[in-house]
Amino acid sequence: MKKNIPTLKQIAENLELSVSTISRALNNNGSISDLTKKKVIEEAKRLNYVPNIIAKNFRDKRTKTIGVIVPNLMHSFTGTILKGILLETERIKYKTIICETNDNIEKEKELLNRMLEFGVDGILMSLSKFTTNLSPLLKVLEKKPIILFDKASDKIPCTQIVTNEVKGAFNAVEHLINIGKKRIAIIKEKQGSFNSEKRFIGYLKALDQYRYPLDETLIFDVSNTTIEEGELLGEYIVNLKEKPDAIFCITDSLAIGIIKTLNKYNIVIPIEIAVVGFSNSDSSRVIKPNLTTIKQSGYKIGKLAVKQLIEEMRSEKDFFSSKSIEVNTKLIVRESTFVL
Amino acid sequence: MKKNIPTLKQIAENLELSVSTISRALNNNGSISDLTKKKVIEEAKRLNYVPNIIAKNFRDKRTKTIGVIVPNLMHSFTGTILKGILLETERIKYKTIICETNDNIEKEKELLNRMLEFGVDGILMSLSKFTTNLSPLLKVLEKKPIILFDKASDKIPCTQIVTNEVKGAFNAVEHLINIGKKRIAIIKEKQGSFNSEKRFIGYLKALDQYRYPLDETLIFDVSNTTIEEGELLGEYIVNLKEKPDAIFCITDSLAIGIIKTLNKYNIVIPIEIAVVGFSNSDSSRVIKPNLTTIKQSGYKIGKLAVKQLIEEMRSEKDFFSSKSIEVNTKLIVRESTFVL
DNA sequence: AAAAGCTAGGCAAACGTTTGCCTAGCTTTT
DNA sequence: AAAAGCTAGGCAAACGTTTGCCTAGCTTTT
Repeated sequence: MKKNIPTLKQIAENLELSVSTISRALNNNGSISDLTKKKVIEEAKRLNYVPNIIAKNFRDKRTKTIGVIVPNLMHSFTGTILKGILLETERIKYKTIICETNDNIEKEKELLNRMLEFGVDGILMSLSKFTTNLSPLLKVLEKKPIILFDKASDKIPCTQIVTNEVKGAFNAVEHLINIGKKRIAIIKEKQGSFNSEKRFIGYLKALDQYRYPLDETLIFDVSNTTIEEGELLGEYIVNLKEKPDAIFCITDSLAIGIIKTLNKYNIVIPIEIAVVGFSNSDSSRVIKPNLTTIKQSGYKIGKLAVKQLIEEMRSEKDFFSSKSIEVNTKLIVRESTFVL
Repeated sequence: MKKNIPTLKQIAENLELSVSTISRALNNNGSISDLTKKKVIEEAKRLNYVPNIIAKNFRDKRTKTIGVIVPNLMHSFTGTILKGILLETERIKYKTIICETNDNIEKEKELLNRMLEFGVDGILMSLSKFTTNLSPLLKVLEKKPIILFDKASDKIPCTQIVTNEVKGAFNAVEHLINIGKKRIAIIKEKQGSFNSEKRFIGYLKALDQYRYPLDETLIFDVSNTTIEEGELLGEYIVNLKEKPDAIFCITDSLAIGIIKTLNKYNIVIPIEIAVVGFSNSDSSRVIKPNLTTIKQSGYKIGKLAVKQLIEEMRSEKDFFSSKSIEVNTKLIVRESTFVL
């Protein structure tokens, strides 16, 4: 379908004025008489004129677009962050291009370059599970600002907006200590991701601070933080002679899997074994007993990430930075640890 | 930070060739000798040249961008559709701008116009709950193609890609009939949304086909399809003298709420009351008993929507259409209806 | 009344790319 | 040997917008 899309030129011709006058009238800059302004605005409306954003971008040498790269859009915490990002970018009239890596490192690298080609002004990014090769990131960082959020890395010299993982995990374990638990286990990732490692540190810190001895047999590793892996590991745990009396799972999914198995073997939660998760997912209120968990403010992280990015885009400095903003968490106590 | 971003002109000067030759060499069109091509490519690599996508867009008068408008990014079915959309757009090297309306009609209207300003080539859209004023949509449709998905409307003259809601609901109810249930209730939305209405039709159709009498007292309305509303309505239902022996809920959330309340009153599912949901959400496998539900292929819908949009963008015709593509569902039988 | 200042709007260039048309100087055909 | 064809690359325009600089023709100041 061929459309005759109205341009400034068209309006100018209809009104027998110059293109620059039209531009100035519509953008309200330069000295244009009120009468002319009025006529221009009317004619623009009559023609259904919409400024050609592509031309404007071209002239301004920027797209007012930011790129967002996440491993998995459907991960519930990521979803909350995206909501924060969208709300904030929309407020400042920026566009947001979202991509998924599915934790595929090759794809991550490709998307990073694709973002440059797409002409984004900056990038918000949550790293794939095991991003090891940092050079693609560093290369992009020479041209455009990048802010890492949630799944970050201490090794990349750019601003990071993350949950205070250590403190969150600390609070979770402290809570288990407070309700009188003695043998507190942790389930973490085998190949420590950023989040897993930090949460593990929080676990260790809490034990240390409360003079709990570190018991290696209470540290469990899984390769995937899914419900199924939780269930499977649960089978192993219920068969131990010396069971833990509390389990801190680094994700809600793992915790749900564990609870499912404990339920199956009629182990009473939280009396026999208490369970804590991390994330406050939707399902944490569906599982029976309801799951005690750590609530992270994804919304806040998203919003901060955008603000920070805009700031760096406007700055005249280069984009290397070691700034790290940590957002606090909140312990949500539910049935899985609630004892009178 | 001021950057000296390399352009075709720069390469041309360094190599003492014309800009057009550089363009042709890099894009491999026009007749350029292999030697020249090689030199150009080398120099481009040396300068770290990235084509200026903004200029390219400007010249081509298109952005290779599609806009996606959804009510809520975090709704799990929407998430699956978005994944389908992202995978497909990425494959064809298109960008995707995603926005959320939060079921706010004003915002929906604004975003629609924002999309035009953003210069998208086409729009994929899932309607807000109660979009009544169709004129903003029609206005956009005069300029750019729109494809509606999931939350569609029979009243809008554009292509729609939706779940076969009627058939899905029909299968759900048919399944309840097959397991011997006699008093089959439905929980739907008070102010019928597109999906709610269609699912209700499926319910009616199944009753009709199996000669079940229509019992108005078995039709329940809620104003929100949340877990909480399900729980609340559950309280009402368990107190009825004449209870249903099966409940078809038009969403998984409602079904989960119902199950929670039934569990609370120790009503045995599915013997006393069977429950079916719609969507196959994550939580449907977390609730105990696991929920029987209707699986929709969001991935397929997303992919189809993109394909259809691209087709319409390329077409020379106008963008009005009454095409409707329905994607089939699958009944997933779990504990909440499973009887031997 | 001459000079200075102001108001309203025009001219033209620039952003980086692609492409239709052109042509010099070969090579091949008759 | 003249004509035709081909190869490799150049010229210049175009996309729509914004903006620095300019100026005609007023009005105000001295």
